[in-house]
Amino acid sequence: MTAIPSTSARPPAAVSTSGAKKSTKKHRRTLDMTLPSASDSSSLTGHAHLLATKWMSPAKLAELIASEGLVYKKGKFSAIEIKQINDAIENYRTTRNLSEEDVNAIIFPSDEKQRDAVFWSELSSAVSERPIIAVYHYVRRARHPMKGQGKWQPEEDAKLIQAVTSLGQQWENVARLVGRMATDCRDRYRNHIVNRDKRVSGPWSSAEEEKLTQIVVDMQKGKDLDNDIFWGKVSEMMGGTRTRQQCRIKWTDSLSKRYKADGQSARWSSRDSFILIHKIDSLNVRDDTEIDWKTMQDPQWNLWSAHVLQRRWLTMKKGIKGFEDMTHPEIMDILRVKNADVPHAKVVKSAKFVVDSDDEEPRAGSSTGPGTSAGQRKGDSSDSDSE
DNA sequence: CCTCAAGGTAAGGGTAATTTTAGTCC
DNA sequence: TGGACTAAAATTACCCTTACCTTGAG
Repeated sequence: MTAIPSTSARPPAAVSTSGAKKSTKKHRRTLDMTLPSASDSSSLTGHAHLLATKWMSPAKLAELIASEGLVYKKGKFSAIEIKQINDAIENYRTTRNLSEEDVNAIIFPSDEKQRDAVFWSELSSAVSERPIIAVYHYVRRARHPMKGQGKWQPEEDAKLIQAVTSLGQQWENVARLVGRMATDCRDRYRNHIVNRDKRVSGPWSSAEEEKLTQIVVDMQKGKDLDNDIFWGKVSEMMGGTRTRQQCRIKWTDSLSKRYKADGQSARWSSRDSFILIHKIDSLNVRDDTEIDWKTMQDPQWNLWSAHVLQRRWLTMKKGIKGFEDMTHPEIMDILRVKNADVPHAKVVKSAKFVVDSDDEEPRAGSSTGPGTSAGQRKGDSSDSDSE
């Protein structure tokens, strides 16, 4: 079965760069790039070699994108890349006859003398579209001995609070006292400890929703990118009652859509499933972790956020019996059949998606108009409390 | 000294798995 | 009236990139 989509795996799904394939490379300063080195027995292209050997800052990368048409990949590491990295580590270990501990010592050297640049270059070569610095950060996190310890216990919170009180935001030192990774301590602190007593959880009141919309819309004035918003600041402006994560999710998954659609909120229909499946299909990825959900969004298509689309995909996938043991192409084969027909009406490629009657029928009173349903949660004391 | 690349740490920005809540159907 | 199901909303652990700093080689 399977019938692999063939289509030869297109080039890297790489992002960045805006056309302009190379040009004169008179530019060069210090980089002394050994470009297409004839010795490409390594099969590395000039850019890949550059990415795998030079520790370039974001500014430098941006410069090369502009001047050279450099292309590199950003975002989450896919399952395939992770495997490539792990294989490369294992390969490095066995060819040099090293033990696991030796490798750990390379990844987390106890003193400068143990640094091993060759190691990092070799790993980066295994994932040719990633800059060495990205691989470095990824591996250090993925292999950290204190990673992944699950839910925070009250005692840990207490330790954290104490450590921060006495040390300040020196996360590496705090981490030693708490027994968690520095970045996890930082996250716990900013996402759960700060303003803990002011925190509100549960459904948003319509007053809160209005306030958030107001704040975000104001901050966006003049810019047109959602990510020009500093969510920490937004949280502050909400009076510290909602965290940056709460604000961000509320906005991107719900309010922004409602705002752009003039107060309407659409419901997912089988037609949307149809469109989604076909969009995914056209990507020809070998694995769903390779999908970049942001590219799936389409202003012509209901304003679904990347997050919603991703969740929708997961729901569909999990609806297939035995999906755990299937490959992505196999799953797609099934979903393609299940969603073979566009529910009457043409594929709505057009404009605003006027919710005419439509199979899924949005009405049903549901939909929380700006304040219907659960809505208000009464003034519940707070609410006023200025700010 | 001075410069600059390597590499360590913190801040900024983000995602996705899981849990909770709210409808809907029978 | 209430259990089973499902979709939407909320929560939070976990992740990646960028900014900034320190260090040591040349």
